[in-house]
Amino acid sequence: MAVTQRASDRAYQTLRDEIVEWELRPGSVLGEVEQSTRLGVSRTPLREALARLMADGLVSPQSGRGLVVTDLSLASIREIFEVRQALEEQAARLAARRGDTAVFQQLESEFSAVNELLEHDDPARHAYYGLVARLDGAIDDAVDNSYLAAALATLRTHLVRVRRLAVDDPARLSAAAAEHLLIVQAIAARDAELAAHATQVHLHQALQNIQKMANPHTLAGPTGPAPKGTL
Amino acid sequence: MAVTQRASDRAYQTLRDEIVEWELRPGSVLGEVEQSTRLGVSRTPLREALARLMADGLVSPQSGRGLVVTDLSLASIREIFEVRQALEEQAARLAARRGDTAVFQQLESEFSAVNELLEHDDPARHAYYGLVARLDGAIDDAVDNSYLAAALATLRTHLVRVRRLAVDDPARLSAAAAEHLLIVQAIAARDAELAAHATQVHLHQALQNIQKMANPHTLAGPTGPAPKGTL
DNA sequence: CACACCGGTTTTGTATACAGAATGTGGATG
DNA sequence: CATCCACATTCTGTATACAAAACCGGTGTG
Repeated sequence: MAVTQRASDRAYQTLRDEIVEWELRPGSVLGEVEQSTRLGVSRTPLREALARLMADGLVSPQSGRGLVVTDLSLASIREIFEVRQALEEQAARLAARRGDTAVFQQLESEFSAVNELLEHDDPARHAYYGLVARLDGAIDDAVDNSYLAAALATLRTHLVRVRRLAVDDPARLSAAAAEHLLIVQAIAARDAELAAHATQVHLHQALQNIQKMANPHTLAGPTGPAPKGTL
Repeated sequence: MAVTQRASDRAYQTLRDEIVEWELRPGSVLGEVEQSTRLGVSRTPLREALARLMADGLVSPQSGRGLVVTDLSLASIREIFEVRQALEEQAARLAARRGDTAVFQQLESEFSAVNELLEHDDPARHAYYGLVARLDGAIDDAVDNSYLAAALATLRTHLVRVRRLAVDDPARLSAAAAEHLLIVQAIAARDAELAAHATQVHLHQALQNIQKMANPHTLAGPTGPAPKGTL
């Protein structure tokens, strides 16, 4: 993998990570000079990074002056899932039609054995989420649609942010794995409609789980004087 | 409406319009100094404009150095329509559930009388496309989902670009108006499934028409030394 | 004759300096 | 005591200067 050379890329990735990892809370004001000195880059590449974050919808201009980290209310999570329903159903359907069967059969066997992955006491569940990411990548490859892939990519950024609110429920992870397994099986079997329906089921359950787990304390981002990211 | 003050916005809108209107053909190389001098702005705001165009997918980096206007092949149009199917079906469905009936009844009467609009010999069909744009806006308002609206907005940018390939077919415009009418009627009647199906029908017909009209000469953007936008 | 290397030139990436606009504060006045 | 205005500070937006990296010749060599 290519190391990131450009300072604007480094600033973008750092800020993006900090936002999705909730180190920069919603409502945090991102001043240009403040962040540029903190990240050790000039204002020019930092502005480029902020522009990309704005295009991603992770920050937004607040009352004329100043960019703030966008809020992530339960309502906005529902909005994200409405888009997700549309895009992932289409992606699953097209992947079932176009995908390389062997690839998804391989993933099928991995998802069948996913319970062993969940045994490990990895609090971040890197192995599991890595497998899910590989599935996403396989679907993207199979669909072979750059516009759909781009839309899904920005969506997934927001979903990582959401994930930090609903982690650590082993029962849900196990159920989600079973739902993923059905999706993969459907794609491997080239059953487009089943893949679409299984995706809808999975997204319904995922949203239900989030709404059940929703911690109002965590969700209500401090609009007031939030930690401004100053280490 | 607010006049565009920032130079980066003016540069962005100008370049975006020129790309969408095919004045900047696919494959055109956009050098920073060249475009900044042409548009009368400095390189800094121009780079911001180029970054936004890249986020829109209108330009893309070409072999390391230099940004070029992205190609718009028939294959990529099909890709756009695959995303459009997913997003507009969802939008129509949600608008039918949440929309203000009165708004769509008003649009319904306007689409009923659309043949009169098409009588006028406006080659650009401003009145008709203005009505369609108002329908899009009404759907966006009804859906009330910023993520979906953002995804549709970028998609519509590309669709304007596509439109320049398939215009000037009165029969198709009339048929499209009838399809739009059914969509509006379904939304006004709060029939979500009919709205979704009518949207699918409309998009199918629209893509069919484009593929029928597709002018290979126009579509095949010169990858070689294209007009570089120098007036 | 093909291929690789090397210098010049152009172009991008970054830093910084400057100007304009907006916000918040302090004081003065009703 | 509240409100309004003026000023100061700070921020964003823009321009420009500088450095580094990448292309394009040419030239030399195998």
